[in-house]
Amino acid sequence: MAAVLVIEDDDRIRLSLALALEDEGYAVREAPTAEEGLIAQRREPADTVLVDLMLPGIDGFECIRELRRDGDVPIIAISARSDTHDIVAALEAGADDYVVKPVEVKELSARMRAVRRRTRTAASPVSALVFGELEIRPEAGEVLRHGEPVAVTRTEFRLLCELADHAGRVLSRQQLLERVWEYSIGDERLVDVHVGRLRQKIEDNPAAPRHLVTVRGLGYKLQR
Amino acid sequence: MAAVLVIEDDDRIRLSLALALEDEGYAVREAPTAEEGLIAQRREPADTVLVDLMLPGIDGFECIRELRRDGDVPIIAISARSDTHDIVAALEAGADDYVVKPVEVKELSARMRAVRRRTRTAASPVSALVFGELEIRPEAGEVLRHGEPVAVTRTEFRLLCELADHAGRVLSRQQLLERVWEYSIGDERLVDVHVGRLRQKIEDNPAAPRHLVTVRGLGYKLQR
DNA sequence: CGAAATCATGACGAATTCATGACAGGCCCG
DNA sequence: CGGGCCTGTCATGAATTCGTCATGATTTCG
Repeated sequence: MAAVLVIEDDDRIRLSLALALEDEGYAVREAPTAEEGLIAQRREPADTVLVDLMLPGIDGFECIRELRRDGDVPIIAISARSDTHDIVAALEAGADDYVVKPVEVKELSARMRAVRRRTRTAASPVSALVFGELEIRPEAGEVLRHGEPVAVTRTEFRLLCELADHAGRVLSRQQLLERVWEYSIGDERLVDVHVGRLRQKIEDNPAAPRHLVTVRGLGYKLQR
Repeated sequence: MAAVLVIEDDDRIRLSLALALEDEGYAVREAPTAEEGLIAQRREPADTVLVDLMLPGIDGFECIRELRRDGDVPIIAISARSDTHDIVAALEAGADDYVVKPVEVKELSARMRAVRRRTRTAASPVSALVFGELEIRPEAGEVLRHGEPVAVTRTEFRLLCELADHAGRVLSRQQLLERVWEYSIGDERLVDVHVGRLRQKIEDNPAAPRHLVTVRGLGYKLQR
């Protein structure tokens, strides 16, 4: 998952940006000042950095120059006004692009893609959740068992991911219905059916499951 | 030698720009209209394009969008007035930078270098993307299979690049529509059709694809 | 022990999801 | 202006998947 660092002092804007970007599928990190942003970026580089130009202390332009000195991470400046001077100065400082407040998330997202397309960050390998002989790769949409791909349907996959995201914890049928099916009401037996089908595919002995286990009276959980 | 394409309708300005740039060591091509500029650029791409915003027929903004659609050549807009609105619109259309008339050649030259440095450093780490017998060269705009060039259309190529950029990851039809077609809404079947056409060209057995695979219920992905 | 609650699972029709061929409009080129 | 390529839409059919139900097994608890 692509990580974004948002350096912006206005809490409301930073939070709303973070939420919107998370919806778009980014992992978001936040920093309210240039100093903290620079530290965060040095510690664990994000794939894209958004920098507000008006920051307390070290301002956005200087921040961009510093970031640029460290590496060539894509940088998008956020300008409070569509002021030519600011925009040019930001681009000259080393920003790759800019957006003007109020930020349209669709536009921002498009620009981030465009900028990243240009920089072509080396594709990081897809991450995997491992449960013994089971391997779940959410981004790849695939499940491996003993290293071999297992054919899983969409619903089963989502169910499995949901359980894997909360490894070791029990999820009630109600919770699963809400998160996987986006039902608020519905027949809880439905979950049973899909759990059963999933077991047929991922368990060595479906009748005595080792990973996808029933917690009687409560729900199901996935364990190692 | 770096080639520059100057798209500017005013003969005097175009000529004086051309002369000045030749003095700076550029190979200069000229076009008095957007239409001619686009054709010239498609036929033989320059390394940088200068576009006047006020053009007869297709205007500069639209011209920039078209250029941007074809590739990510560095584009510098030339604005008659230092009007914020024009400049912002030009940058939003996809220009990388802009200069205001009367054009200072020294400034222009500096901006061209800056813009090219940005795009080149960004683009250089790109090596060919290899997927088994498939080889995708985003820069060169070509696809090889068993070392032999494969004729793919622009849409197919962009689709393939988008998938290759996220090797191993599933991209939903929605994501592909947004990124390849720049639609926010649209018929998702469209993606299927192009995937099908692409398979005819790049897969040994299109009915049982090995690289461009369907992940039922989720989307498509490109794998090795 | 027996009844009630809880869970597993097979079957089946309905609905979804995909692949593919056909086709018309647009664009470019000769 | 005519032909060829590219693109997007549509329709069709095949294959898969989904949700429901019924039945039977298992566990809990009075």
